Amino acid sequence: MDVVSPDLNSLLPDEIMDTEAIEDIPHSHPDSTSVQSEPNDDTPVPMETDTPMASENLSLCSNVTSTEPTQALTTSAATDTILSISSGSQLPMSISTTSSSLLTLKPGMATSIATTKTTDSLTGTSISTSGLQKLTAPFAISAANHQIILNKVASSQATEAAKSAGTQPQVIKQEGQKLLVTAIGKSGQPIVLQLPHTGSKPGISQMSGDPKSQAPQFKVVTIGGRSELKPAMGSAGNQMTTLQAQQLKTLQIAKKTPTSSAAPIKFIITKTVNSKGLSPQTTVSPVIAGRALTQNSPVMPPRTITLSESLNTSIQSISGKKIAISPLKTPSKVTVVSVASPTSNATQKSVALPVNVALGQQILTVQQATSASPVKVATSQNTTQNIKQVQSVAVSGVAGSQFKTIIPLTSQPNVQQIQVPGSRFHYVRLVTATTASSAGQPSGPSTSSLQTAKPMVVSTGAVRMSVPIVPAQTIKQMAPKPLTSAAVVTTTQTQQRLIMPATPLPQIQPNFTNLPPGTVLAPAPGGGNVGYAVVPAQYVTQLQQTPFVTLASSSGFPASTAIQTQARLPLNGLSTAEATSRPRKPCNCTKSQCLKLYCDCFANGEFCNNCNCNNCFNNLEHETERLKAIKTCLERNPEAFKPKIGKGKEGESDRRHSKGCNCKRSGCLKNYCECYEAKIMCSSICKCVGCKNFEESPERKTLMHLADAAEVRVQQQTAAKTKLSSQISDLLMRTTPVISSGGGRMPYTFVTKEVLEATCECLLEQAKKAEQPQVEAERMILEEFGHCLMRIISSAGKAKADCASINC
DNA sequence: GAGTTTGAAACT
DNA sequence: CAGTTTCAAACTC
Repeated sequence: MDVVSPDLNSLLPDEIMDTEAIEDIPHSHPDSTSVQSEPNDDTPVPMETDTPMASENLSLCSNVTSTEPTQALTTSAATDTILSISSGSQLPMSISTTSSSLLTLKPGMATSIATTKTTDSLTGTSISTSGLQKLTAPFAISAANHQIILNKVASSQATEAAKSAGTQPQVIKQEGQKLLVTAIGKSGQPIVLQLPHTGSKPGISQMSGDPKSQAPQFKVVTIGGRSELKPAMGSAGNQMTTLQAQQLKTLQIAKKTPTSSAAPIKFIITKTVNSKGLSPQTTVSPVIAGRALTQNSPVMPPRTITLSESLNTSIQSISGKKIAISPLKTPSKVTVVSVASPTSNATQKSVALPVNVALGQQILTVQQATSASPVKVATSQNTTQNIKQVQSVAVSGVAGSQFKTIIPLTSQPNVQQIQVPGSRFHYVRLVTATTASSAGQPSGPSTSSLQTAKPMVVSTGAVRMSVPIVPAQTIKQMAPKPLTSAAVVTTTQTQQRLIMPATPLPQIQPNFTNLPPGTVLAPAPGGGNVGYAVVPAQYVTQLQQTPFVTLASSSGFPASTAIQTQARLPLNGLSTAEATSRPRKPCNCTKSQCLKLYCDCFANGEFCNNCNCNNCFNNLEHETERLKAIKTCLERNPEAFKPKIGKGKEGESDRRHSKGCNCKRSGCLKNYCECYEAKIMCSSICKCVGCKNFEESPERKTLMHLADAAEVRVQQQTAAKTKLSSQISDLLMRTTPVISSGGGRMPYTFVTKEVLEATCECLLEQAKKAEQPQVEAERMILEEFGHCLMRIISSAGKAKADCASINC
């Protein structure tokens, strides 16, 4: 059975449902769970900055009772490394590492976490674990060694998995499984994941029967954790791996509770061993079961992967399939918001959710600081009780820092990440993981009622990752700063995006590829608790700045305005760097209610925030209207929300307007022209009259030169201001201690109370003396004031000189 | 800041 | 699909 209703699936664009990229694993192995990854070559990411590089695929998925295969597919971008970790219900995590190889994972309340790792884009081994293992501190991932090592400390018998998602500890069924080893490998360096007692789990691998599944194989390690999970923070512990000093990737799992992060670290890992996971094609490096595995890669630069887990037991419960979504364009940070319908035992919870806790701390982000091979991420997810497996297609990005984040919003989401080529949006298929849900979901036994989402191979052609912090000119060259775990969470994004409730709107079934970010699609009638959400990549970081998010029942979404966030999304045609380097302009719509494409906010899939619009409906309060408007726009133009600037044909310019402009008077040399605005030249598809926006156009060259000169001036001015500010700050820093010490004080420091009083007395005396007209009195007072100032300054200078002579 | 110009979006 | 209108941004003064 499919969680996703056929109707909704039918709406998926061809890109998403690409059968070449997607392998629908037959359900012949209901008890198996595996993650597959397509070769990177099959799904090249059509990004502008794409460079053919080896990629690393790392995914974390959780399975407790894996019954159906899960496919996760990722495409990778040039130098990015993406790691996604998602948990069954409450601990979806996503890691996106850039060149810095710094990886931070912050799991939240998770029932289970699964890890999928591929050594390279072509081959992999799927290893899934069944049952749960509770691991303690020694949890390390050595990226340099391409290993993730988990030392199991304790395990316990599984208890009610779905029971009180936040409070009850997830009981782990050991089943003799001792150790979980996950390797993070680069291309050519196989990842070794092995768990003992693999053979005990029949039907774990579903790859058989699918010819395509042979090549791309993942090593899957499922890690299950619940709210009480206490991730270990450590690099090279005694029980841990022996990490080579250099070229070492350390995965630190740090738990951050709302109050303290010093709690002992525990990690619960579910393990489902896929006996078939080891592919003969995979050059598997040593597989060591039951103990830490260390693997060295001499070429790898040191990497640090930090896993931190936030512990929020009672926070995230979204009822009514409300989905917090933030629209986003060209996400530099991929955000996945998993939304699940209320479970049978945890329905209709309305919990105020601190964003920094619920989102920020439970967000797992990874940033890789050093330029390294890209990492592909495959994410699969299973709930602890059964059923739903989350597939995600992750993806790729430009050479900038990227963040991939999965935000759990409900206890048991089933999420598919979908990235669509030609779309700047990231999509998430939401599959409600409800075992006993009353929403029409056939809820069978936990072992048999699995629903597996189809893996989707999507090229992210127009999905250009953006690095908000990086200047436009250096975005492609700059390697992101190595981030600490805190730095990952804290972003410089100032704009906020809107969280949008996923109110069921069965009447609206827009094309998913064209949905603007922030759109939440409710399950189709009779389709069960299946929802789709278009999630902007930067959503997480934006939400992290939001103080609180209140997740209410389906009937309402009270804190809508408070949680509105506004992402900086590149406008159509603008480069990512440009768009991210400047905030989006507020709209000024007056008549369109910001629900038509006239409104740039709406056209860009954003909610209006801090705009100057009147009668705005592009907000959370008018969710229904907004969705209808989106539907209308999509009906009118299915490409409405797709980026207008896409890749040109071969031999043509890399970028061109998808429709072409129709300028008549501007000569295509003003910003009226969308081509010119996008800083691209008009192409053959343009219908413009008197176009001067072509390569050899002298007018264009002149304008370009002028624009460049202006830009240089702006940069110089900015630099000057920055320098001046720095100097002032430095001066203040230097003078402050002097003032406190009393020596070398600035002149104004001599204007003490006594001095002021004396000065005032002098001025009053002059006023008394002045019997002349008022004008003369004023003159005398001013003169006296001047004399006072001169004396003060003189005293100051004298004191300073004296101090200098004494000290120096 | 007000008014004008412009071209995309929306409408017929 | 073409012509017209509406709209908001870009531009000018």
